[in-house]
Amino acid sequence: MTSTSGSGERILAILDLFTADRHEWSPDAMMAALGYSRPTLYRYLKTLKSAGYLVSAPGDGLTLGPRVTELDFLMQRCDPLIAAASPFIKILATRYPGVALITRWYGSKILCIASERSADAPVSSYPRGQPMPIARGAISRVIMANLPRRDQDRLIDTQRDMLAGPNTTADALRETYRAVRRMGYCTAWGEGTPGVVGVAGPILAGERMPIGAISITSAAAVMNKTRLAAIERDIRDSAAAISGMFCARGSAPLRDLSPANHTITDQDFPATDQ
Amino acid sequence: MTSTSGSGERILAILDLFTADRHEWSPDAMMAALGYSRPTLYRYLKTLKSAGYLVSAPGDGLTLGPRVTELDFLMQRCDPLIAAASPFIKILATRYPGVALITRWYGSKILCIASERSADAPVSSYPRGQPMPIARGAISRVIMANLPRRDQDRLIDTQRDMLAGPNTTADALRETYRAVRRMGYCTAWGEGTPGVVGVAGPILAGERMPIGAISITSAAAVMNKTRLAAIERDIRDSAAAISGMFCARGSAPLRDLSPANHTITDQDFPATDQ
DNA sequence: CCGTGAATCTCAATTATTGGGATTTTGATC
DNA sequence: GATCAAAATCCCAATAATTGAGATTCACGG
Repeated sequence: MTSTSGSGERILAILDLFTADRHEWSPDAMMAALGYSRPTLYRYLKTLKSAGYLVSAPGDGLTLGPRVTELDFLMQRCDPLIAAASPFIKILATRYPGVALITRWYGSKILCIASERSADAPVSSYPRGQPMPIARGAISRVIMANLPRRDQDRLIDTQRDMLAGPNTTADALRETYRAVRRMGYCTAWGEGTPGVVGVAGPILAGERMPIGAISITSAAAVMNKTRLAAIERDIRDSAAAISGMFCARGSAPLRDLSPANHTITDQDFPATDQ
Repeated sequence: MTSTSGSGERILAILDLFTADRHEWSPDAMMAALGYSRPTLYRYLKTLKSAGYLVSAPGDGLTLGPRVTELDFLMQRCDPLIAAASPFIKILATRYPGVALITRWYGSKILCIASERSADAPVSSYPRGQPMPIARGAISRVIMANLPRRDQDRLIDTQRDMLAGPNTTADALRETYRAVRRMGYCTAWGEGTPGVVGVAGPILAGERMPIGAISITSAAAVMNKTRLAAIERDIRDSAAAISGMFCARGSAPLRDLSPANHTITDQDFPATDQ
């Protein structure tokens, strides 16, 4: 953290100005916000504009530019996490009613990277790119549970009221996380959205190195014990299999998710939705 | 072009390494490709990784990271071009069979920014982010036609065989462009994809400042004279209306595209597809 | 035509960046 | 656990590149 590439960070800081609340900035506002001198700022802007990261907006403002879109498109087709996990959420969405997500853990946030909706899923929309805070919920918990102690404690300290209700002690939280980590998955009933049950499994790039999660969210109304157990097993196995692709030493010997290994069919479940 | 913010450009150059052909780079390969010293490269990488623009891939490589996705998501909800043009492609897709696109002109490329598919459109997929070279086609032509002479000539020079068949002279091209510019739209039969007809209109941020295009692509089989004329008028009017939002001085007094102004209904057209 | 504000240029001072080489960290193997 | 090679980081002096005040030019609208 001692070494810096200051100038580069100062340029990237310009992009950080753009948020959901403020998506258009004038050069003067930037100068005020960042404290750069006028020539310097304009130099930076020239760089960013000519590379396509920024474009002029109708007024005298600037907005994010097409290079961002281009890079994301590229990434979508190359992200190893998508490549590894995408077949799994496809299967999950086929097999169970609901929305299956791949999420990435990044900068104390959770970001939806890809989603797959089963035919009979309600129109819950979690589009690619949607960020979510580490609020409660299954995804949050499998990430938290697998974080190194240091990071876990820091987040418990700073985000306690986000992570749990007022009557949950830090130690109780830690205990929960320990259990989740052992289980290899986590189920949450109606924490994110009421009436919804989510199951998530951690994607690890190594012991205590969660990089994301695979999850499925269903209406609580269509859930029952048998189905939930099947989902939990599938999520756990999927998560472990995907993790295996990220930490060379195949973390655990696990059943794969190919249909042949499961006798579950729609027949096994009671009538579901609508 | 004299002033540079070298260090910033050197950092952004790292992101330029990632292309459709090569989406994973090791630090050593980067050093070789860019000629940076090891400590410098690692400093840059640290910056990019900690900002989320890059992440470690399974091996010892790096790939684009989630910050890219986050920014694109942001942009999608904020891009003034999308905001301005999105209602128009929605209407177009409702009114005519086919795929309506908003594209941006950027760095001698055309980038799809948003698309809308009519219910009866064939499964032509032009997803957000898809880049296309300035090949032939209606979009290409409305952009080229509205470029400043300097840029137009440069592209004609460098991309002649992309832009036209071998038997078309540069002057003939220029003449075509002049006509397209006057018309305010362009129609192309089966140039991009055979059996398909495209109509495009330029989106201008000022005289000779094209920033993108609005277009619709339909199967030639469902096209006829009356319908085409209606599409062309709608495209031209839409393009002009959108342009009006980008160059303050409302470029032209034009009919808007609200349904009330058109007597066209599906009844006006012969039966189309199935 | 001129005036206003935005964008760019000039250029010397100085600061922040650079890179060779040493050092530490990582993570694989025995 | 100990050992080893490769990867990543640190140190620090030299230097080249970045910075910003002020002047200048450009873009536009009245």
